[in-house]
Amino acid sequence: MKIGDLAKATATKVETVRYYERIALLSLPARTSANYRVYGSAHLARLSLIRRARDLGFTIEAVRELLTLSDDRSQSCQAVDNIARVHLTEVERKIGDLTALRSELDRVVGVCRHGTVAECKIIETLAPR
Amino acid sequence: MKIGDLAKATATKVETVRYYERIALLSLPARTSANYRVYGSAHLARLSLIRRARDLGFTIEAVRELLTLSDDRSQSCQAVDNIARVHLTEVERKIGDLTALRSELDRVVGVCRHGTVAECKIIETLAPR
DNA sequence: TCTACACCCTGTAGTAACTATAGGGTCAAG
DNA sequence: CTTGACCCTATAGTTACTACAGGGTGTAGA
Repeated sequence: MKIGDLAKATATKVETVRYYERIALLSLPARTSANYRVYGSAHLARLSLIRRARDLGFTIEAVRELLTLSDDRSQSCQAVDNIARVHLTEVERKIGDLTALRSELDRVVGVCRHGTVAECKIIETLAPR
Repeated sequence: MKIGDLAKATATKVETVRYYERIALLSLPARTSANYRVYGSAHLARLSLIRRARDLGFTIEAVRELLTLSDDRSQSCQAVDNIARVHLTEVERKIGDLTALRSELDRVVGVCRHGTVAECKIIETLAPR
């Protein structure tokens, strides 16, 4: 398959596939005589895993670790689990932060009386205390 | 006050203050004979508002709008309220996304049996279906 | 007076993870 | 034979800073 097919099959942009190749997340594919990239099922599987992990919010470097681990099939699953757990903790922290933020924003939009900016409670709320 | 004092007073890095000046979020300050920046209370108030809005997750461009609006004190507060409401919606969407993500990650870390990677359920879960 | 040190300056490049553009080449259909 | 959809490389842009490199300034202590 050509790069466009691979991209479509994994809901990725063509530029992103080339980007992953550049940062060595995907290995160099074969080329046609016209210098077009040609991919097989191994590339498809690897890119699918990358995209799924990225969708789950893993960073590129975490994905790289995950791939390295999954390439050495005799390694302990513990390391994989650790990466996932660290990421989960991170996601939970972000949820906490955003929830606190939402309360503050709720308060901010709640005070608007739609007068002029001179008496705007939002600006006042944002301004230094 | 000098740039270091202003930075300290607003919990900002010196480089960030200069960055805000470069993107015209902060106006050009006076200079000493040695070419050091000198700030007054107006700069302090403005930077405080910028930092608070940034802490609340407003983008630089949203902050710029907020500042433009707050500079024209006869304008309607409605526009300010709109910016805050749009941002609140955005925050709520992010919380929703992250919460869904957490459920999936919970499921992922739950399946690990700590065997070898060859039988790693996490990698299987991430792999293409 | 010397000198160490913390501060200040400009300008540029680096970060994450892509995305977009310029300026070209290839291939199949009509 | 030309149109359009694809492919190629290389480079720059995005967001919001952060981090140098390579200098100058100001002050406190020996």
